[in-house]
Amino acid sequence: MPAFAEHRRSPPVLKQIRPGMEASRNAVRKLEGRCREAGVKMTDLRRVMLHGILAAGAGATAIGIWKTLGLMTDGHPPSLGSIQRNLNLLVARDILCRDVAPDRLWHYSIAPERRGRLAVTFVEAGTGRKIRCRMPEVAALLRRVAAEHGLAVQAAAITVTSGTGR
Amino acid sequence: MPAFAEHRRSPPVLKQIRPGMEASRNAVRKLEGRCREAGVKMTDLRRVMLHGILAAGAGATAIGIWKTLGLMTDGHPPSLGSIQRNLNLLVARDILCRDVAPDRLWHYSIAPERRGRLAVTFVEAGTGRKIRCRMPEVAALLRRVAAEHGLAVQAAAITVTSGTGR
DNA sequence: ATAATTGCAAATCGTTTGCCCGCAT
DNA sequence: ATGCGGGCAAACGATTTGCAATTAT
Repeated sequence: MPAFAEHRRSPPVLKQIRPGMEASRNAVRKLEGRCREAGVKMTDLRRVMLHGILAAGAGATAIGIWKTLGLMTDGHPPSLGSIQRNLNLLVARDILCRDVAPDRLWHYSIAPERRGRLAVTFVEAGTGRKIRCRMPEVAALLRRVAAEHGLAVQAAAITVTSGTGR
Repeated sequence: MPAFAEHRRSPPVLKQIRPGMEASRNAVRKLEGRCREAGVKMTDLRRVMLHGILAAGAGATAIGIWKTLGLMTDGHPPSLGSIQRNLNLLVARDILCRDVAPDRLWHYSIAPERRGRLAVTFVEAGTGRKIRCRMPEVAALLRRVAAEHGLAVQAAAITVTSGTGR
């Protein structure tokens, strides 16, 4: 048995981080929502990462976030590798954005929220009549599957026929 | 004796590179002048690097320049480490400029030439009378020593007294 | 049972640095 | 004799990736 047994996948400390947690609770909740919309399942690690990202501030580096989490978790931050992996995921899913500074490191920030609703339009086959609807569920799903292919939906036109479909 | 003896400091091949060398001869000459002005002694390696930098084109990476030199020297490019070192030198002396692209690599280009002559002004102590002169030698020296400290001279005012100085 | 997620450690890759040798001053 | 310039290889640091163990579905 190794000197430091007691290995768990997510040490309990990740479930309750202390300093300044209250301050960003709302922001984290909002980000959790965006994650869900983008098809990113929420896990203990990811939730704690969201806290760390907010606490570290806009433009923080991966290691900066990692160190911040080190403070917030009494010296038991998540693995740096896992952080990097999830940062990449969040960037791919448009939750975060990142760019290079003159120091040649990635700098992460919360991506500006997708502005404007997605216009989903029904186009009646034959007549060509257009029916625009507000369908947040459909929009979210389209965005998610598009994001999984690294794409961003701009608009959607669904061709339909009246009646029960043949 | 190692399998590949015949080591020299600068393989003779560096002294005569072939493809497209004519094209950039003038440009290289100009750059050599800027190097001299900046206090960068010209060496075989540096001269061949200037050819490579020009051949590789603006925005090339260090490794791109190195590979380009590999082609220009029949597979015997200068050491990559030396190239990096001299690129740093040329950047510090304002011959080259570099910035980071989204790929997080340095991209090198010829720095825009220092426009406008440096205004060196003599200010007569006591009277405050100003005498502006064109003194390219002084300007070059000032720029060089400033560059050695990572600075760029904008103007120079030399306080003087008339006569033989006391 | 199968797929997803994490920690850990090794691999990557451009860049930097230390050391030694050769040539010039 | 001194010192600068260059080759070479090791060091570095952020990021990526492979693997095995654990958890969720």
